Amino acid sequence: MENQVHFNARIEGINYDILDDLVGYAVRRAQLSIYEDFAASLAAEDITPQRFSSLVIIGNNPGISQTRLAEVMGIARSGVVSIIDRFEASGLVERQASGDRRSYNLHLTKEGQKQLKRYKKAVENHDSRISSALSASEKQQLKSLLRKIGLREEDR
Amino acid sequence: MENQVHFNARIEGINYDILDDLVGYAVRRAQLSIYEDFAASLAAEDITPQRFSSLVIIGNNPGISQTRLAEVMGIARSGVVSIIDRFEASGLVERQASGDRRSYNLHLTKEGQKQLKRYKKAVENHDSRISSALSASEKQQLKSLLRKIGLREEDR
DNA sequence: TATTGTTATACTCTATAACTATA
DNA sequence: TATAGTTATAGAGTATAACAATA
Repeated sequence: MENQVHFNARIEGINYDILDDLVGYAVRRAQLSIYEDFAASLAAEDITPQRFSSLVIIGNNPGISQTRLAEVMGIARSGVVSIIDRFEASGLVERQASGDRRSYNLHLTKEGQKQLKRYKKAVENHDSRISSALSASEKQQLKSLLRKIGLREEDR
Repeated sequence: MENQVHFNARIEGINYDILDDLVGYAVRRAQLSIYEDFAASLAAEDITPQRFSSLVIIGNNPGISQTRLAEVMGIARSGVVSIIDRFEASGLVERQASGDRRSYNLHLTKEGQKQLKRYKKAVENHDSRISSALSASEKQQLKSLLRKIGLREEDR
């Protein structure tokens, strides 16, 4: 057996130089430790941040098409195919016929709604845990600052 | 030709439900748009956030071993091998003999130092661009809040 | 002609585990 | 026995491009 891989934001005795000044690196670091906790928290479930987001989007935007979902997730349409194939196989999502016979309307099944409820609780717990060093107002502030990232002139 | 994949943080008319409340999702979103800008900014160079970080760490911690670098980066030792192989092939990093003949001391070459300087400028520009909607103090605040993420009781 | 979903394919990243040489 | 680096291998995730059916 080999040693486990684990991301530790800060290693004693290492000079991080410019990395400490970069907003991008701080975000990346945070993201890695969040992902690690997410994976550990939901190891028992067949879910990832990506798949969880898809399920939430489908659940709250019933009838959405695969192309639109791809656009929301920022991934290629081909990627959505495998995500939905998987959900369909596990009975969480249905491809329903739409007026346009080229496309499907995506819907959660009863089982999908039930599972999503469970996942949401687990994800909420995970999110509280990783942000437990922040007060409610700090969390709000953090989210608001993060939303300003990547905004271009014309978006402000 | 197909349509380009692009992550748009917020799509008109979509209900994001719980995703809007999660700190983790906000971080993920920000990370995606940062990564996209990084890739676009440094497309001409053979560099990624991961490789850039490695170079900075080696440059500022000369003589570091591959195992230690793996630990700092939070990746497997096998991953470091290919990163260093690549840098060695392009003449940016050298594996130097250490006292312990099982391990190497990693160093930047002259060329590596020169390139790192260039990369740093490009990355600084990129970082300013993605955070240009934030004031200096907001940037500082954001970094400070991000550093609190994932902290456990005993680390505070 | 353009669009939707699909498939084929390939590339990157990363992990695990076994190996070797050294300690 | 343990450690550093290496190799082989495999699994995600994602992209591009071409295709069939439909608009």
